[in-house]
Amino acid sequence: MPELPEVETTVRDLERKVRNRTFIDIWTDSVKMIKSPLNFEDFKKEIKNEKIQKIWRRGKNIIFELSGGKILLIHQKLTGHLLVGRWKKEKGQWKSQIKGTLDEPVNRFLHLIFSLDNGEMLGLSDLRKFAKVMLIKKEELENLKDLNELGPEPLDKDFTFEKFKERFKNKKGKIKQVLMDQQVIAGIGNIYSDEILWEAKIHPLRDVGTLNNEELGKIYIAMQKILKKGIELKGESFSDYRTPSGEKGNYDKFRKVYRREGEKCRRCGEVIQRIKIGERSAHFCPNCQK
DNA sequence: CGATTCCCCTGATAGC
DNA sequence: TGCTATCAGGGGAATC
Repeated sequence: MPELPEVETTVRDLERKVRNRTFIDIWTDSVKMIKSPLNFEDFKKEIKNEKIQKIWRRGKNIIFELSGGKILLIHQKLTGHLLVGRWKKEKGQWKSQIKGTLDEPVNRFLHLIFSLDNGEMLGLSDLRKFAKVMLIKKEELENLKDLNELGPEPLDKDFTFEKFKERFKNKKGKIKQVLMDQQVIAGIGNIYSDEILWEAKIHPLRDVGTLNNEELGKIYIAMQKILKKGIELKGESFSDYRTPSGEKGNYDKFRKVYRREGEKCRRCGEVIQRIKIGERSAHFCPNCQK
């Protein structure tokens, strides 16, 4: 489940691996993932011979700046992940040639492959086919809702505690849901919101209005700590996320609550619980999160 | 307008 | 063994 740390890891790896590469050809078996232009032949025609100049991230969106003033935007959603390497087709099925990933189940779900001018391929593997791909003009980017309705970047140096608190003013709802609201703060999803709240010792069901200055401070500090740790460890890999090189992230070993239902809290030994908050699962320690 | 529900999709898992 | 029902889950759209 790519959230900020996974997307950041992806972008850093892509910068190394596909910057200055040119798209030669595109293949897909899932045209519905491409939202713009809607006609795949148009998409193909427009992206062919475009050179990748720069890759960056905004929230969970990956932005490829291309020559010719075009932008390729990819949102990996739940199970999407980008891989760079070589594949070959065997019996109608793409098989990864990326070291260590030959038999990885994650590579069974390649639905979009960009062939590059160095013989390598940029592939989008996505079990659920929820990922979103758009090719737009650069000037359309600033009016794109996907980006301009996003809240601030949580790790921005300018995103001070004062600004953080400002984002919660007049907000209603449970802290877990508000933290995951991309319009409040960009990039935090189900995994890291659970981890942040455990770190801050705040119960996920707490209404944001009841949080005092000290508690908000704890969340602010925890948010930075956990997201930075996530990036340092190259994200998680218990879901099908992999880095573009096909490596697993190491956050799994560090994680304190997410998908640890029934296991012991690493702080107090209490049993970790899982509840539903707004159709999403939340994991927490009922003893040390107040 | 805000809050809730539905839907996209399909492998894994549970129940029979 | 094999069929069917349920679940997960980001985010946008439809609906309450």
